[in-house]
Amino acid sequence: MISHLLNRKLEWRDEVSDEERKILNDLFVRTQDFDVDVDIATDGQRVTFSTLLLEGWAARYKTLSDGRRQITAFHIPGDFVDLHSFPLKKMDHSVLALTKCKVALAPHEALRKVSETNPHLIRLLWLSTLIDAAMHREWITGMGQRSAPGRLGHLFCELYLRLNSVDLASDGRFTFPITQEELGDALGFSTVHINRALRKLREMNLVTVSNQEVVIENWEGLVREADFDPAYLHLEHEPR
Amino acid sequence: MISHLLNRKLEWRDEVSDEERKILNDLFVRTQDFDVDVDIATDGQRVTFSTLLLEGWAARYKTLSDGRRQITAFHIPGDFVDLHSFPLKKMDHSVLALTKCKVALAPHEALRKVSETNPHLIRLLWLSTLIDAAMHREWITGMGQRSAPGRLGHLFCELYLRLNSVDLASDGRFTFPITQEELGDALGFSTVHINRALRKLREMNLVTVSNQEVVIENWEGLVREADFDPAYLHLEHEPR
DNA sequence: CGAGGTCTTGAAGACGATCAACAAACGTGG
DNA sequence: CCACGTTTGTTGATCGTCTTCAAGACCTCG
Repeated sequence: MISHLLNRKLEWRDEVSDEERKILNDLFVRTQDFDVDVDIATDGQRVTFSTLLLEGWAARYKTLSDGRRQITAFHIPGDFVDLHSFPLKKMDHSVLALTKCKVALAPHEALRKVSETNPHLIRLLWLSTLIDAAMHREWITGMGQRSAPGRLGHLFCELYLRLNSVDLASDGRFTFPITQEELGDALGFSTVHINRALRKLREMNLVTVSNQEVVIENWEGLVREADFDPAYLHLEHEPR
Repeated sequence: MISHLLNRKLEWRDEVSDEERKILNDLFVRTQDFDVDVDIATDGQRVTFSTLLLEGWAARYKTLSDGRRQITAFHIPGDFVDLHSFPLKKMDHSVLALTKCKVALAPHEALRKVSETNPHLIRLLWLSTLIDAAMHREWITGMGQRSAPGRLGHLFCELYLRLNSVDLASDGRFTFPITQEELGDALGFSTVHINRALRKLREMNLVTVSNQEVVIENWEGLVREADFDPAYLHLEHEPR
């Protein structure tokens, strides 16, 4: 089942029936592979498919007219990276493969059919775009109020829970194929400053990042330092 | 018709039939008034109604454990300020009345019924939450990359188009009942710095803010300074 | 008219950017 | 499988943006 990780994500938030699982899986007509540093979707593009990330890491980003870019989200396997393009029709930002990626494609036409026949499932998909928005709000809060180590720490807390919820992290560790430049573009800092903030987190014995791996040494301490409250991830089982 | 401004907003993006207009209007069971500085909805709250702003300005905000707050969105009449609470169930941030506000309440139960009977309408409501998310991404981009005058300028451009789309702004002017402290909490600056950035915009003959009114003196210049591209507002008529 | 909130400006200092140089890791072809 | 070039990471020094603290002006509304 191709949509296994997506099911996993939705099941954290509500009951998903066998029939719904099947409908979800049948949404995807084919898979596609992307190399590192290739756009999975591009700003301004009119799209007719939405993309589920199966393997690899991706990022949403916007480019300013002078070429600087801002990463607005990191995506991991199981994320429906441009589900929002189904109602929006046109991309208002790009999605980039940060590593080699494998994705599955769901035609908007098929999504429209689901919206006409399975209201509960469409509410769950709506929900998943709303959780993306909640992560955006948390991101804004971090950029407005948190220091560099706080922002990094918060990101690591969030990624740990998200990866853990699809069985891609445990014991406070996960692989992290993101460069310091990409971290800088995401959190609004220069690479130099990211480097120094990472050192600070290491010196505080909270997190160590090396060899493409994050090790959270002290979860409680990191949560305190980053002022992390997981409520916004809505990892709660509820009838939706 | 209570939902007149909401209709107006949706009609910018797609056809809305008379029947849909009626269904939309019937969603709302009653109105409610809020005084300045009162929460319309509160973080952590389990809600069973969603709130349409009819009159006044509101803001979404998150509070950190040390009391600092970050405003993540400004809301104007016609905005469905916590439609997202329908699938989310629980608020992950608060909504504050920045002026006296009048709102209309839509029970989640009624929204659920619409989702079962009118897929097109629910796609339009989904769309409106996705545009909120698009504004969040633009906000993140500003906080990561734009200077203080750029961020302010971008906000004024966005608000002008949004207000204009519900007939609350024209000729480059609109009433703006927001204090510099609130602007600071929104854009991630101190009030002192907001004040200086506003002066700079005035000295550049781009925008003047006084007496609770914004006057955009030079739209083209402001768009250039703020690197504003309205695509993310999706003010385009499309079958959704 | 008076009091509290809001705006404005100055001065000092912290945080983060930029520039620069070098070290380490990675990957690609010979 | 090693050599070499490129990308990524690390550290220091200098500079600019934004914060904080402080004080006074303005304005609004009971």
